[in-house]
Amino acid sequence: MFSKACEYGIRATVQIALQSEKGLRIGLKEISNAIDSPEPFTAKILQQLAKNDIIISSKGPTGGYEMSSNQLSTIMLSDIVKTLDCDLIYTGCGLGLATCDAKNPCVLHFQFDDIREQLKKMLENTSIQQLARSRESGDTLLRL
Amino acid sequence: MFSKACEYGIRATVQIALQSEKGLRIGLKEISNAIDSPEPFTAKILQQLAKNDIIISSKGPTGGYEMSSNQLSTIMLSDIVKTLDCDLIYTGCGLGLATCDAKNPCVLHFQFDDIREQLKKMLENTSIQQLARSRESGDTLLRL
DNA sequence: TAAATAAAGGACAAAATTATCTTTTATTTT
DNA sequence: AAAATAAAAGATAATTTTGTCCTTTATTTA
Repeated sequence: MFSKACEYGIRATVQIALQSEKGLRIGLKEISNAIDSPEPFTAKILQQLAKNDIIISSKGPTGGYEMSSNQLSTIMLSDIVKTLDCDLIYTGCGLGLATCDAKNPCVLHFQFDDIREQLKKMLENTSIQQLARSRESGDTLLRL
Repeated sequence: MFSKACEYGIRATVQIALQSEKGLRIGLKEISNAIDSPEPFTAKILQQLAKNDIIISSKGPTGGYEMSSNQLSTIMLSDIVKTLDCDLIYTGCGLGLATCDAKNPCVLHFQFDDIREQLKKMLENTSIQQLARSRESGDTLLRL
């Protein structure tokens, strides 16, 4: 459903949020290890997230990535999806038609409408912080 | 969400169903024109569908593609999805983890469960025939 | 039986995605 | 100011997906 970049991006952001809640920064190596992703590719993805103000990056010997408390409390899954993929996954036509709406519906339009709406709601209402907390409590995982 | 191959495959199958309900076969050229897809690629996709008994193909001057009445009444969207993509879209982990289930859930597992279940239900319960009929009635489209 | 037709099959190309590697830039520490 | 560190940026490579082209096979028709 999501691109590999987006999957890694979500997982990395949750890992960064985990550390940020403890007041710590976390570097690339540790992130990619924690989420089991290729380092250089993950670096690219994190650059995009930083550029779009989803995370904060710092260079230098005490550098790394973190999230501000404002970011922690406001960033939703949809923010990451929009940055790394695009929102077509929950706004676009299930059959790839460029123009598909209630006025000109594709054959799958009505079947997909509900699912798309639910996906949209989930993405827009699931915060990185709550995902970090479920990870923190040990209830969920970021890697195998 | 679906691959281009799967999108074309669904649209093509609906178009074939439309013709089959009128007792007609339809050739590749007409199909790809009706759904606005690249002919040679569509041919490849139709080959796969025929190989998996979703449609029937015939060579020769009166050849083309069709669906039997049994196929018309039994083929579901999920059959096409399973053939052309795989069912990971509604059985797999939202974050791409190879092992993610209720025992070892990823951070997104519980958010996705409902959506995945709905998607599964929709795909397994939407028949090609009903999609063809909504197209026939002019309520929906297969192309722009 | 030959010709025509349309699908099947295989090879190849282009584009996109995933991933790797190298260099540059910014920051801290000594 | 130099050295070390870590991110940013850019280039390149590998893989996958999408798409194109050519040949072969199977069937019908005259």
